[in-house]
Amino acid sequence: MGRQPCCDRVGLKRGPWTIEEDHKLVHFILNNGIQCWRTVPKLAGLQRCGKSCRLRWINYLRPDLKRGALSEAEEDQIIELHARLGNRWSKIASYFPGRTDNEIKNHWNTRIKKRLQLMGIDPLTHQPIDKEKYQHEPDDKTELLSITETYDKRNETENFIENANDISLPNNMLSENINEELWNKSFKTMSTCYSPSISLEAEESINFSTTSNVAAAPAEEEDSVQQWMDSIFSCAINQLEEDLFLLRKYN
DNA sequence: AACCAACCCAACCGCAACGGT
DNA sequence: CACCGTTGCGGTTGGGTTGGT
Repeated sequence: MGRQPCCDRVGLKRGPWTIEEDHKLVHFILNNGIQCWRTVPKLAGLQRCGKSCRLRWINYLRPDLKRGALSEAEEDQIIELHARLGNRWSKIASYFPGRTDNEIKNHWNTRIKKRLQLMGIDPLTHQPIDKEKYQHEPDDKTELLSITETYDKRNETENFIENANDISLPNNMLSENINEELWNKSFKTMSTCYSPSISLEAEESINFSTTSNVAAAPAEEEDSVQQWMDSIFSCAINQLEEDLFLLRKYN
């Protein structure tokens, strides 16, 4: 018999988080930090399990989260990394400071997969799809353009909102008066806790003041910086190749 | 306006990995 | 080494949103 799930206790709340719960969790973590997730809900006065609190914090409330849609360059880098690493979302996410594995996974499943399929590329193998089995001809220009346009519009709107606020706090917390010193301190603490694969050197190079879009190099590999540069380089090459492909296709 | 289907993403689940004893 | 508690990860799902009819 397996281990008991952590959320089976009667009386624990599940489902979407309320603003009040978010506030409680954020204030508790910013003032006390995290020693043990299991104790967090109890001490913060939340009727949630620790696992749920951890997920909410990591995927939504973390101060160093980068809000807004992923850029085309980020998307291309995801494709490149996925080709190398497969479905290792947390590993892939470590290349995108401020992005969560969940966010990247969702983006892959809802957008990138389709984009690749439309281009005649198998999202699993990253190889061209067999012509006979290929359902969507890439000649379907309108379909491809409609996806791109929809995404661009959303991107524009989200970027506008993000710039207007000029802060990466969740929208429902913008008016909250949070202790600035604690907030800044938490950037350091949390980025260390939740980006374990980012080296200290790389971490120092990251501007956590909410506007950073610099990718960090993972620390495990000895030649991480070289790999990082390679990935950026190959990303640029991929983009170029893709643009050429589309140009040849539609002109 | 009402309905429906497709889409999107926050949240959940279960297992793996890790660390302490 | 075995056991146990905790955290991390990847797959999946449910419900809200959007777009089309």
